[in-house]
Amino acid sequence: MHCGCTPSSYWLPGLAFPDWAYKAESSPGSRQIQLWHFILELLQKEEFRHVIAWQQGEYGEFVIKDPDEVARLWGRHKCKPQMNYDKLSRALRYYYNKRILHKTKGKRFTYKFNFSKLIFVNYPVWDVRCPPQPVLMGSNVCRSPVVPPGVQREVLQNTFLAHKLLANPLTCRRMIPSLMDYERCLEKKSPSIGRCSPATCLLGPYCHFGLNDGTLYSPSTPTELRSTGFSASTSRSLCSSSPVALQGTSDWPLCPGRLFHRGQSFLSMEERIQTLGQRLPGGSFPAHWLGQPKESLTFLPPPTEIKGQLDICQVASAVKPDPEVELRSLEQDNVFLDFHGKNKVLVGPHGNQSTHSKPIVCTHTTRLPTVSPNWLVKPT
DNA sequence: AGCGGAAGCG
DNA sequence: CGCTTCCGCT
Repeated sequence: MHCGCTPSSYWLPGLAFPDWAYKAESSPGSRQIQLWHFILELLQKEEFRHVIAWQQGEYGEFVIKDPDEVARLWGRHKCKPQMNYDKLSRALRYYYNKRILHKTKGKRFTYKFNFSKLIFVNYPVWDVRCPPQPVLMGSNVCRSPVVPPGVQREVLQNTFLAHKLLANPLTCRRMIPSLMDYERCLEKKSPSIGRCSPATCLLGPYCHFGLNDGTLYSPSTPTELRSTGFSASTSRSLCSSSPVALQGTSDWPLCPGRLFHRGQSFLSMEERIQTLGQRLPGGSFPAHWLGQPKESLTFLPPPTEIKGQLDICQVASAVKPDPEVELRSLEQDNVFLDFHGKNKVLVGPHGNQSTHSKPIVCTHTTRLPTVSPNWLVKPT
């Protein structure tokens, strides 16, 4: 039905897009890939790197290097031999209003995915009935080609995990045996998940979970991963279904769901989201609460959709230096800038623990716009 | 190159 | 509904 030219599997294990992303067809079970899927698929594949590729360093941005070829491929897929870039680009332009894509102005053939739209919407974090994905970090970091550089770890982790887990918790348990222990922990309503026995936990020493606004990169995190803003855990988890047991360190104890660094506890992602979700109408939240403001603000709802008065929300967030700053700072007396880049902070593995080693945890009161309950909706 | 209206198709 | 086709405009 696809001219015999459609790749049969377009997603790696563990990565799937939600049902609405596939067009329901008359014949049950058959699903038609949509254009943005197709684009993502091409972007995922090494062999099309010369045709279409992620824009280095730009979150969700990609460049169509060979428009004619992309159009040809799409046309082949859709059995539309007359397809060309003019028509394909019209289809892409229809994505603007749906906020699936937008155009990068001034850059030829360059578009940008709105990943918070594509992914978050369908897997709100508070629907994740399983704990955060344990970090499976090893020396052999397997990077998934499907993931664009700069996509927030939480988006990915929650997406992958939520999909898998909501679909089939057993899969999850097979993947991550320690979740059984975690669940038992939850059933007992343990006040502190962090008190789970380290022996039963897989959370590695380099946990990246839930700290998008203050990612805790270990000094040994490869530079390439820092620069992409992409954790080894996520990439690894996409490629391997066998958990890797890791040992904790004194700096990074093994604790699922909660991150400690040198005794300092961080608010987990889930906790933060729950707090926010309860306080925002429709259970939604501004994307920038989940990511680095600069990036995510792009995808905030248009002003017309923000209405009503302001609400007040208290959020405690872990603040850590920018990883690049951290990297540099490690070579310079462990001086960091805080998340806002304003204050210099002394911190680091080699610093004096009593004065230098605490990550900053700040609680700030912020006014949030009251948003329309349906601004986070799937494309129509 | 890029945009978006209009009409049509399955 | 998600494009495809066509096209005038910038």
